[in-house]
Amino acid sequence: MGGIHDFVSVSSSELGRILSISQQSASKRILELLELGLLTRDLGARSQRIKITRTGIDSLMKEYADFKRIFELKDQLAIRGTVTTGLGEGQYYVQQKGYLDQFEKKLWFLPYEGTLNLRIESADLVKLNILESSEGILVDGFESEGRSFGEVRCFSAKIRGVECAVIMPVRSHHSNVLEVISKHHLRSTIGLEDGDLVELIVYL
Amino acid sequence: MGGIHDFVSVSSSELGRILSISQQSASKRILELLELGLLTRDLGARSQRIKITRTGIDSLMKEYADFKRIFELKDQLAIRGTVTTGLGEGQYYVQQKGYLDQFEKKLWFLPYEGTLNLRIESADLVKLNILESSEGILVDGFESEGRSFGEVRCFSAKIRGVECAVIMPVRSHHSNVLEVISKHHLRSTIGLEDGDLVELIVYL
DNA sequence: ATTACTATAGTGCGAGTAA
DNA sequence: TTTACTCGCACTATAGTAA
Repeated sequence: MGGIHDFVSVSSSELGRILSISQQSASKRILELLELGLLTRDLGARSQRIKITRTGIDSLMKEYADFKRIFELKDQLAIRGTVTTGLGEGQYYVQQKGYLDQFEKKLWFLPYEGTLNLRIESADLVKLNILESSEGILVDGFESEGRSFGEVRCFSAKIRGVECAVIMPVRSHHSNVLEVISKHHLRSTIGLEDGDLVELIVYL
Repeated sequence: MGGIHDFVSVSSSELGRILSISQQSASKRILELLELGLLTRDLGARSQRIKITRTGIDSLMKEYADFKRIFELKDQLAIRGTVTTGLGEGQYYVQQKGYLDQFEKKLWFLPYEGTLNLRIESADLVKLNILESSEGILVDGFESEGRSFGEVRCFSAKIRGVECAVIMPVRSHHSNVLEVISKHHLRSTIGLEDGDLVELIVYL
């Protein structure tokens, strides 16, 4: 109704009719959203004016981003790289509960213990920039045991037909190595060894 | 999870974890959506595969279209026309309950009894094509008293700062007359008479 | 007219469990 | 392992009503 841009006059009974709920429920919903900090209100004697807060808009935009991903992202990118052994650091990060919970809800799978590192061919390095400038699926950072774990950007992907995901820290130096996680142990499932050249299909 | 494109394997407990509800509730939700015809399922002995139906996708797209309208459409179109008296037919259509209910939920107001007809200047006729090729806010058709009332496309608009909406039948001959509805009686509220030239701001 | 409290009716969730 | 039933409990919605 324009509540994103400015205060809008809506009585609770009006809102109830629009939402097909009672005046009482509409009133309560408004109070709940005020409580959560998603709405602000300018409550007059005979009318109220309501506006969505920045937090509220952010919350709506998050949902909008999901819809967008579902309906509009048909673009896929083929990136070629060779299997390498990393420092084993990826594994430590990826298995943090703070990330795991989000992986399950946003990527729809829990990653196998380790990560697969792919050293990207120089010809395809430019495609990494495309990934970095795409929104992807954002996994929030968190604090744990006094350390802080940063925000991570993910992309659904496939390697030789097997579902997986590329994960890249949102704030970090550029690298020519991509980290891939999957529900399966990719090295054994599709028989990969260091030095193998594979093509990764990334869904933007 | 890809259920728009094809069948996807998801157990009810998996779905429960992803949605932060129990296995039982997830199972129930799936059954409800099947009942409503929004999902199809391929139920095997040890696994089920789920896909969203055409109706389900349509339903999601409707919500997506709303989000799109909220966040992306800042385009507005100024169309100039002169106030004319129509056949009074618009009034009959606009006051049909089948339309009224939808106006309240989609345009957020109930129209005043009549409609205001604007004969569009020939210089602005091309802008009507823009409207016709824009999605707008779709109001479904319905049957009533043995007659059928067609689908109608609406656009939020303003005349001299007063909120209103343009309504145009989705399937009809081209016309150089636009019908405008508003919560207020526009002729008296902003003092309009036949022959007056007004500028209508239409929000795409 | 408003908004919103209280008490109650109604709906949804999930533990326990069967198939 | 699955899916999904029953049933008690908790949460949500609203009728009645006050301010």
